Amino acid sequence: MPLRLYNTLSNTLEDFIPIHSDEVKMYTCGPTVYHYVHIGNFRTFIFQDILRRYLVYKGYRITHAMNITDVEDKIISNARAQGLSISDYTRKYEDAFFEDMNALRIQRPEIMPRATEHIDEMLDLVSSLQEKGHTYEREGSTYFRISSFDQYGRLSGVQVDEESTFGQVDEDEYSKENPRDFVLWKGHRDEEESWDSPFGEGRPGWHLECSAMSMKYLGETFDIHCGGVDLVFPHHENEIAQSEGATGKPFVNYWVHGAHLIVEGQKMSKSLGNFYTLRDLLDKGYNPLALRLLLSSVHYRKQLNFTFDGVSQAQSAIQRGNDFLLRMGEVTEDGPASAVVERIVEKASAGFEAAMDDDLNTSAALASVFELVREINTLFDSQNLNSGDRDSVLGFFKKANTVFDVFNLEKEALEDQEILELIEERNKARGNKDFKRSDEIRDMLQKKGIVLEDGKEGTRWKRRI
RNA sequence: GGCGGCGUACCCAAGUGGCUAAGGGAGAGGUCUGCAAAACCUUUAUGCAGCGGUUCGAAUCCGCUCGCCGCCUCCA
Repeated sequence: MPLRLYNTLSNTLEDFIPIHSDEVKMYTCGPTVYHYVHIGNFRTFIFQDILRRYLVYKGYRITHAMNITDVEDKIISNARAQGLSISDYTRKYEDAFFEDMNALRIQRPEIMPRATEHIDEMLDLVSSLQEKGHTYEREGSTYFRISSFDQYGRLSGVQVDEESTFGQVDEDEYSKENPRDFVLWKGHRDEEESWDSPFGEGRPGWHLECSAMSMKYLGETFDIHCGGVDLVFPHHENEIAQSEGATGKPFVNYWVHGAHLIVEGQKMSKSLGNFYTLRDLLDKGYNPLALRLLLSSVHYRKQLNFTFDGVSQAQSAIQRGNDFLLRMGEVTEDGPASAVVERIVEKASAGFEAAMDDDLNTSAALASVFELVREINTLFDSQNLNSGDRDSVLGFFKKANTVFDVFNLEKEALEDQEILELIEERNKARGNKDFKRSDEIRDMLQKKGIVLEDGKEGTRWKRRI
C-alpha cells in the first residue's frame, strides 16, 4: 500500500509517489540558532523524524536536508550585544541543538547546511531572479515583486491585493511597492556583519536560504518539503516564488506541515512563563524519550496540548513496553513459532502499517503495538511461548521501533555483577526471614532507580526509565 | 475583517456513515509476594459539547448555538 500524505498544496490526502521510484529527497526547515530550541520546535522536528524513518521503513533511500539558520536579525543583534561574531554566538546553540537531537533520538539528516556558508548560492539565485524581472531595488535593498509571479498565494491561499492585508506594516517596509513584497538582499546598516555582492554590501533575506540550499542539495524539483504550519505563509509561499521564479520548474511536489504545540492550553510564550526547552524538562527529571513519545503520539496535523502530566503518562507507557521486552527475554524453551503468535504478529504488523500509511496515524500505530503487548502477555502467563514465538514478536517490535525509537531493545548489562550479588544476598536474608536486611537492600537499590520484582520464578530486576 | 482547526471516559487520544466506540495513563478488583512494590490479567463512555435536520442507520454528513485554539506580523 502506498503512503498517503496530506499535501498543503492541494489541501487533500494524496498517494505519495516520489520522482524516483526508490528514492526520496526531502527538505525540512531547521532551527534558527539564536537560543536553545524549545519543545514546540521539537514537536515539528520529531514529526519530520517520524516521517523520514517511516519512509526508510517503506524501503526508500532518503536524502534529507535541514538548514541551520545562522544569520538573521535576532542573531545579529544578540551577537552584537554580547560582542561576539555571528559564528561565535551561534555555535553554542548549534552544538546544543545537536545534543538535544541526540537525546530525543532525532536522526541526523544527511545534509545540514549553514546559511552563512551558502551566500554565493543565494546571490546566484537573486541574479537569476533579477534577469527574469522578478526583483527591484529600494534604498540599497533588493526585493521580490510578488506581482511578477502569478502563482503567488497558491500554497497558502493568501490574496495578494493590498486591501486584504490586515494588521500593521513595518515602518521600514513602507518603501516597498506592495507590502507583501519581501526582501531578498538587505542593504548594509550600521556595523552589522555583511557580505559584498553585485547588489551591494548586505546580507541575505531569511526566505532566500531555504530555496538556495534545498535546490543545491536536492535538485530544482524535489519530493517533500516540511515545516511548521506557521511557515506556510509567508516563508514557504516565498520559497516557491523565489525557486519557481528562477527555474521555471515546479519546486516541491508534497508540502507537509505540522501543527503547533500549546502548553497547558495556551500558546507557549516567554511572557506567559510556559516556555520550555528540552533542558528544562531534563532538569525537572523527565526522560527525553518520554517527551519523544508524547510528541510522536498525537497526529502531526492536530494541535497538541503539552502538559507535565502528559510527559509522565508517556513515560509510563514506555515502561510498559520495556517491561514487556524484559519478559520476552525470559523465554527459554526452543521451538518454532505457534500459529496463534504468528497471527497476532501479522495482525499487529498490518495494523501498524495501515495506520502509518494513512498520513502517519501514529496513535493508531502505537495502539497496534500495545494491543500485541497485551495479547502476548496473556500467552506468556499461560507459559505457551518458545523461542520462535519470541523472535517473531521481537521482530515486529524491532521494526516498529525503527520508527518510534522509544523502547529499549538493548539487552543492557543484565549480568551487572554488583546488582546480582545484592539480589542473592537479599534472597538469602528472605530465606532466613531476615526481612530487615532484605528490605534494606531493596530500598537501597530502589534509590538507584532499580526495581525488584519478586515472582514465582524468582527475583527479576529492572531500571526505571 | 479574512482564512482554518478542535470539542470522544477522571486525564491523553484513535475512530469521519453500519460489527461489542482502538490504545496509553490513572482508579478499582484479581494473580503473585514474608509484607510491600513492581509486573501481569480483568474492569471503567447505551455514550461521542448542546439543539435540530438528512438517512433504514450518524461520534462520523448538513444547519444553528456554546466553548477552546491557531494563522493572516518574526515564529516550529
